[in-house]
Amino acid sequence: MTYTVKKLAKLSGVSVRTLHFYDEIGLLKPAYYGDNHYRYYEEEQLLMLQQILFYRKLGIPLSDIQRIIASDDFDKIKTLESHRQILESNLDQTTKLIKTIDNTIARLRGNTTMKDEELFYGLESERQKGYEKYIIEKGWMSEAEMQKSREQVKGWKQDGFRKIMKEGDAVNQALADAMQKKLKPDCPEVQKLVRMHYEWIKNFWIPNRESYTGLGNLYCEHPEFHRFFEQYHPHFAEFLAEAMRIFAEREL
Amino acid sequence: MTYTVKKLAKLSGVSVRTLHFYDEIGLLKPAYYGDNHYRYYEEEQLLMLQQILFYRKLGIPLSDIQRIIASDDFDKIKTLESHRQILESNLDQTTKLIKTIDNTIARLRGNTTMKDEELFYGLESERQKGYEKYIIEKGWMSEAEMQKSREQVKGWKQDGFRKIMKEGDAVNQALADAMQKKLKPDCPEVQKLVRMHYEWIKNFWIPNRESYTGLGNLYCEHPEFHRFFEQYHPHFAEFLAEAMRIFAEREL
DNA sequence: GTTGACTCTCACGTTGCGTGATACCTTATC
DNA sequence: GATAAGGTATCACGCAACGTGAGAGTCAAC
Repeated sequence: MTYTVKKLAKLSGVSVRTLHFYDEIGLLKPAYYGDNHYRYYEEEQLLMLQQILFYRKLGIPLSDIQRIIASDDFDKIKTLESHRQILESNLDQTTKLIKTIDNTIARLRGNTTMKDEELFYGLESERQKGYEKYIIEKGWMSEAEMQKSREQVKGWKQDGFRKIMKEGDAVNQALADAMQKKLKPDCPEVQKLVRMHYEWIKNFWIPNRESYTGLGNLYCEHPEFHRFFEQYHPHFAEFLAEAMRIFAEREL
Repeated sequence: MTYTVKKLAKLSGVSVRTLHFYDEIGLLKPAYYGDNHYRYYEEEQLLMLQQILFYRKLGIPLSDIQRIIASDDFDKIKTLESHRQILESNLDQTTKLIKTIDNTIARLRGNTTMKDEELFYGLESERQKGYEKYIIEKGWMSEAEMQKSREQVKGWKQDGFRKIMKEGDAVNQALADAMQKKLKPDCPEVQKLVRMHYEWIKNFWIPNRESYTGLGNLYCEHPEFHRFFEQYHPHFAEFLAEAMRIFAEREL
């Protein structure tokens, strides 16, 4: 059986243009060209095309597909395994992005509806709901059990590291608000917040006058700290550092 | 404060070309142009850029970002939620592709009996359910066995934080051993361990070349960190920092 | 006043095709 | 054998988000 472009296209579910393109880049040449310059394909090319489409579906670039098909099983396995790695890191990446989106949604909601509870406990609420639904659908847990589990998780979330981080976030958020209001680092409202920051730092270690000021400088000078604080405001680090310096001078 | 292209680029971690491009498509115009046709940016643009980069990180197309930033919180939430949907379906899609790859690899190997360890090694809890379903479908494990396995996994998860800390400790210990053996920071053995350190750090955040190098410096310069690392070796921090710098240069 | 670092504006390259534009060929019908 | 419908061919631009020079002007420092 001989196929023209359109026939082969229909048979394999690609466009005519795609066949033209694959010919152009030398990925899939027709069996022969007619006197009219038409492309004619045979069974062999159909089989080849199916292989190409298989690897394409996996997201492997065409240039790699060209290599892969010509190579032996051993090389194929190696390529597939390395591609698998890429896909796995994509999974991780995407999972993190979804978390970030959930955070942002929660925060935006907090701004619009002032739901403190949701901001505090339900940071991952979107994601959580999906899970719960899945688990209950599968019959792994009853609705009652789920309720109990929810309480537990809530209890756990209030403890330890998470809670502390959330406290820190709250202080920073308040400071960022103060920045928006154009308050100065030495004004009473800001200094009150810095006192909270100082109390929060004491969770980890007790700074003296010098080291507390130094910590502020650290926030400014080291990129990863600076970048972390940029989520609140591009110059949050500088603002906080100045406020900390003043606090240290007056109180420590 | 006024920024030229390069200054703003460095500050925000994008390329000069990107700023040119954003100007060209009208996403981010400079505050004004000089007589020399230079672009000059102010605080306002910096703030704007931070927002742009945040949404870009989520994989939202620039054209949508333009809309999103101008819109109110309600619309932002809607856009984020719909983008979340896309990311979730990407997750499903990718999960399926990985399964297909695994199948193909197995077939190429001509090996129908896969090893349990191979299947379980390095699995993230997020993907666990997908694999469980797969394993049970294939008849490699019974539902009861799976239940038992689930308990174990749950056990790991409960002291997940401690486990992560232990992993970090193990890496540091191995690096300290390498130091004792007088291995250089740039030798393959040490670099392999640094890769592990990098992977470990990714539990918390994903550093790029600059920030990973910066983290190494931080280890040296900040007393708290330095003291912490002295438990392994008096100059552990310096050794690690140098090894991290090399790793970042070569790999990031 | 001479570097060296920085800036500008083109303009092409990347990936995998989609979408015409324009012209030639084949097949069926009248 | 004319005509219309439908298939085929070769350009060639377009997209998304910039990277990467090329060539030329500008700024700050020694």
